[in-house]
This record gives sequence, structure tokens and C-alpha cells, in this order.
Amino acid sequence: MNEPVWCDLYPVLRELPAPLAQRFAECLPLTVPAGAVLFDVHQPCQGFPLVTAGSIRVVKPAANGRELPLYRVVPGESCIITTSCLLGHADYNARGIADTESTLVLLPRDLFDQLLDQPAFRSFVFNLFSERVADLMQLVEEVAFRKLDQRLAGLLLGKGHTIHATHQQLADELGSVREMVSRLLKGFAEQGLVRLGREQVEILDPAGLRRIAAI
Amino acid sequence: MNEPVWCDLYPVLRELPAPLAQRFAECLPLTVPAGAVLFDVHQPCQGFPLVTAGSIRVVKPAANGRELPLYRVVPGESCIITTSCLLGHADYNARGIADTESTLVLLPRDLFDQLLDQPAFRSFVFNLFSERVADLMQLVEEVAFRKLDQRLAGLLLGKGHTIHATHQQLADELGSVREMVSRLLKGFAEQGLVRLGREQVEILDPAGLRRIAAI
DNA sequence: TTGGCAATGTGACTTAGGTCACAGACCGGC
DNA sequence: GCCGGTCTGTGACCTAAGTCACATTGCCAA
Repeated sequence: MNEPVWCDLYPVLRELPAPLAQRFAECLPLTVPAGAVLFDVHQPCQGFPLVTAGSIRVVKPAANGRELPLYRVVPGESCIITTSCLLGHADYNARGIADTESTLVLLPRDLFDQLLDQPAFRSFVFNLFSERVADLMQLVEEVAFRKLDQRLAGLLLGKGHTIHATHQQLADELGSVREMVSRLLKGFAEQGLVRLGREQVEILDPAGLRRIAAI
Repeated sequence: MNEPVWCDLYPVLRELPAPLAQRFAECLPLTVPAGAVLFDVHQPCQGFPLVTAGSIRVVKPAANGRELPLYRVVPGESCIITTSCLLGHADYNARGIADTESTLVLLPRDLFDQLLDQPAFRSFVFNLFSERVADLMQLVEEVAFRKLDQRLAGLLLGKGHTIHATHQQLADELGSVREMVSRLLKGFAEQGLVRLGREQVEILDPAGLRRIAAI
């Protein structure tokens, strides 16, 4: 079991010596429904997730109930916070929620440690780890310095020509509230940058949005 | 050369095989004055710094000229952003400034890569790396969710009983402005939490400050 | 002692963003 | 068609934070 899909998404698994491959094969994949909380702040870290289907949303919860999205773990990716917690023997400092129904294998901590002795697995984990740190730096810059209209413009630009989402969903992505997104989108529409529809934003002037995003 | 101090601060250097130890010994330490910019946004990463004296302040510059401090590299520590850039072959996304006169060796990229093949050096780098990621998460939480009075209270608590610093310096630590710090400190003083003096803040009620910091 | 500079105090104002309340608009099922 | 819920629009208001301008204080060296 655990063979075909997993090795396609995580090719590094093909290079494992037999005993480790065996142990990995014994890890049962589990499927969780959308909205399932896989880990939460102050919990100890149980293991390292390898995702084959769906998407895990990792967020920082605020006192007022809002959540700031940090990143998503999609098939083939790794989870930087889990890596950090396992290496540093620390508790989680964020929350992981299944964005959609998701399937994953949870590598137990001792297996993860053994796998890290394998050069291939190690470089897989650390290369992704270092790339994600750059994203995290980007996020710090976003929340510390960029205004909401800049962030919204940037978000829209990253979602193709026509976005299908409610204003609430867009607000959630930004860690903001619906009213602000509605107001800003209306402003964009008045400038001819977008055309608005129910659960839909059509981008008319990508260059104009980029100017606002000021990336 | 490069022997006594370096190995005390970075014990991992003692475990290097002779050829690498030799290459390290050939790296000339350099001393830079306070305020020197060691690296900046969009620059390619030249190498990995080992600091023996002084302190490097790593900041994220904002468009308006202000800077948000991310962390400091002090003797014995490593620089997470440099690690990330070297591993991901990416340019810097922050600025590194000598806080005080500082002495460091810059390991060239190829030597750093070779050193990473050494288990001891590797675990030194990655353990610090993962610990700093947790700090970075903490920083995201700070700037995204916490109010300035909470952050200022937390800052004061981390600096001992009596703090010797100007309001401007405290504001810089928070990425804010002097006036805000002056006003907030005055508020703290009126609540009997601190006593203010020229370039000095004396903490009278740590518990009260902790309550405000809400850590 | 005093002139000057750095540090601090402070009020008035602006801005971004969030909150609240409620009014419409749309849409799918009955 | 009409009725429920969901989605969107919008004005009034609030707050945190920053900006500007200027007054005041305190120290230290000439």
C-alpha cells in the first residue's frame, strides 16, 4: 500500500532503503473532511504530514476570532511549521485546517527523524523549508507595511482572469472583514479595474491592479 | 588563525575534518563599524556569517523609510535569512546592519555547501534555523494582532528592571514612532507601572505590565 | 553661566481599518 | 410566483496609529 500516488507526489520516497520504505508503507493514510482541525496552537506535534489530496490551510488565530492565513500545504509540499516544531521539539504555534476533504499520511516523529538521516529526504525537507521561509518573510512585509487595497489587488492578480469567490472568502484570505473588501472592490470597479458579479470578480485591467498592488 | 574564539562560540567547528578546517582557517575575519550595512534587499547572498563580536540587526525596510526589526545575529548564532537564501538560491529579502562594531567571518557559499555535508554542522545550522522560524511566527502574530501598548509592555519586560534607552530607540525596536512610545509610556507611568527618567525607564510593577502585554 | 542640542511632552489633525445596523439584491426550491 | 437564505451595498461611527508642529526640559561643554 501507499505506493503509487505517494511516490509520484513525493519522488524522494522512491529512494528509501528497504526497511524505511517498509515502515512508511505501514503508515495508514487517513482522509479528513473539509474543516477538520488537524493541529492547533499549543498542541504537541504528532508527526510530519505528507498530503496526496486536498489542501491544509495553516492559520494564525487572533484573540478576536479572526484568522490570518499563513500558507497552504498541498500535495507534494511540506509543512514548515511542523518541520520547525519537530526539529525544535516545540509545540505548534498555529492551526492547521483541512481546506477541502484531504488525504494524508502522518509520519510519526521517530520515523521522520530516521528519514532525515537520508540525504535525499533531508534535502527535500530543507529545500522546501527554506523556500517557505522566504514566503513567511513576504507575509511579515504584507501585514506590517502594505495597505489593504494593495493586498487585495495582489490577491486578485494571483487568481487568474475571473475569480469565483464571495467577498467574505476574499476577506478571510486577507485576515480582514467583508465590508472592507466590498468597499475596496467597489472602488476598483469605479476605476474600471474590475467588473463585479455575484460571487465573481472579473479582472479588466491587470496592469492597473498591479500598479495598485505596487509589487 | 581563526582558532580560539571561533571554536568557543561555534563548537561545531572543532569537529571538522582537516581539509575543511584548513579552508575555514583561511577565511579572514572582518570587523565592521556600527551602522555598516552587511546585506540588503534584492542583493545576492555572498556567504554565511559567523559572528564573534558585536551584533547584526536584521530588518525589513518599509517604503516610508521605517524599518521593522526581525531578529539579531549575536555571537554563536546563525542568520536564518542567509540560510534560507543560500539553500534556496534566492536574493536577500531583508537588510542586515551592524548594531555595534562587529567581527565576523563570511563563509563563502561553496564552503558553506561543503560544511552542510558534515552532520555536526548541518544539525547546528538546522536546529537554529527551526528555532528562529518559531520566533518569526511570533513576529507575524505581533504585527498582525497585538496593539502597540501590548508590544511595548512586552518589550520593556524583556529588558530587565531598568531600561536605558531613548523613546526613539524603543520606537525603532517596535517599528513605530517616538510620539506613540512617549504617550504610551506616560500612560504606563500614570498607572504606576513604570517610573520615567531621561533615557531611562524603571519598571515598578512587572505583573501589571505583564497583564497589559497579555502574553 | 549659558547656549545649544538632544530628549521629551503634548495638542490638533489625518488616515486606515474595523464595527454595527440595516437595506437590497439574487437565487434556488417549493 | 414567493419565500427562505445567502450575498452585497452602504452610511454612521469608533479606534489605533501616525503625522505635524511646537513647547519644554535637562545636560554638558565652552
